[in-house]
Amino acid sequence: MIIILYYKCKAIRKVESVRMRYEKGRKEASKRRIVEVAAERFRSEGIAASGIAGIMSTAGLTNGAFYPHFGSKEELIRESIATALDDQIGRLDQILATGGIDAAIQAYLSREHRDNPGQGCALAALLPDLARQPPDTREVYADRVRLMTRRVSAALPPEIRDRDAVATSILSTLIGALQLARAVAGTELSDRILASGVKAAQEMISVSQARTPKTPRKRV
Amino acid sequence: MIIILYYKCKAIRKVESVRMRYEKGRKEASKRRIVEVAAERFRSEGIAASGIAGIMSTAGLTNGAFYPHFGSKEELIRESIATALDDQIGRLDQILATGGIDAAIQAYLSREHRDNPGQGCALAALLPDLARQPPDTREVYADRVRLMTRRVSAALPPEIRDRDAVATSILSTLIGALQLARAVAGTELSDRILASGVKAAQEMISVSQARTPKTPRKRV
DNA sequence: TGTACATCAGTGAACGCGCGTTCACTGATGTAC
DNA sequence: TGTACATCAGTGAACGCGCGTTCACTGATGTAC
Repeated sequence: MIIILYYKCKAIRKVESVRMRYEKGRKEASKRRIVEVAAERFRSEGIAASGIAGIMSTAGLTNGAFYPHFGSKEELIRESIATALDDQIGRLDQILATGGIDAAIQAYLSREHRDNPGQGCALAALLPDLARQPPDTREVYADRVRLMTRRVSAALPPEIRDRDAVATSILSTLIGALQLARAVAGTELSDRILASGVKAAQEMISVSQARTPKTPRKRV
Repeated sequence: MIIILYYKCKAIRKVESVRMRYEKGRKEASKRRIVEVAAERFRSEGIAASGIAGIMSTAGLTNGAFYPHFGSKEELIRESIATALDDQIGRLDQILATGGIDAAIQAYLSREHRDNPGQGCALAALLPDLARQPPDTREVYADRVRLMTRRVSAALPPEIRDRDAVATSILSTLIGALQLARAVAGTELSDRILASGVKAAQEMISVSQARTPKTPRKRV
């Protein structure tokens, strides 16, 4: 019995040693770096315009080192979109916790967000491109869209009856306004688009809030 | 004098004949066909994913025939975006004239529009891509964005005070909702996004309308 | 402790491919006389 | 009317280039003994 355990132990140690030649976590760190660079480049330059060689060299590696980490460009797209959206949801949680929905709206439609698509919302930067991706990729961000909607919904005043619908409309307005503002960036119109978007999103909340207690059973 | 006129006449006829060897309008018809195919393909597949050879062959021509018509792909992009948006503005005018702003909102966020990006709004299909184009191209669609806003603004009830801002918010909401609905197309969520977008856009109007006469001077 | 060995993240050249663009050529047409 | 000629939209092969991907190799490291 003891002998068997001894050998089993040895075998396990052997397997571990087989898996770890370079310092622990090195491969993971490289992969994280690649995903980070890709997530930024996809958002600022577009997916099709971002080549693997360029992403790898910005990550401090050569193009050949890509394939030990990812099976294909599509896999990188999937992982970096997921990471970008997860990070965004994390930041959203934080801002909702400290400043509520109003702070989130203003941060989303800020000039800073408009002028830095590479660090910003992947949906605003890539939605039409995403809609053209294969099913695997579409599932990855569709899940995150649902998550974001739920977070916004939960942050709305509890008096509002159909909070999911209001949350969805707010998301639509924010994404549309940010894209329009970016599309005409550099003009005075751009700032006005941001401002009217903020106002519209805020009113969606105050209007639903004001209406609900007065006509609690109205169904049209 | 008469002699001079005679020769001038001849010269003009000569210039005309120099310019027209094939049947009149043939070149223009080809060009229109190329622009039409490109406008559809850009919207459904994306700009970067649409190659010139493919566009030309769908238009019934070979790739070499592209350059008598356009100086570069960028020129085609500019012309086809302009054409697509001008067509859209024409259809918008028509629908506003017959059904008003409400009909326009419902047509924009219809399932048919969602499921046919190739024939639909070029802004919803391409905004992030457009924002990355060179200045010449950006001017082309920025002008159209202004035009569309003005059309929507003019179709709003005259009681509304800041009609331009409301029109801008409506556009943002419509574009964002259509993109989100397309991104999650095939799910039940997609239909709900369209519905909540319609409702939100309609409420932007009714709310602004209701508020304006009651508190005509309120400024916050 | 020193040496031989195994591992594997990363290198960098090469693959086939489709891109935007160029160019010598074709052939349908209109004009000249 | 018939023939020679000029025009030019369109053909189709070729250009250089960068793409995603493959692969034989390198060299820094950990293990065995």
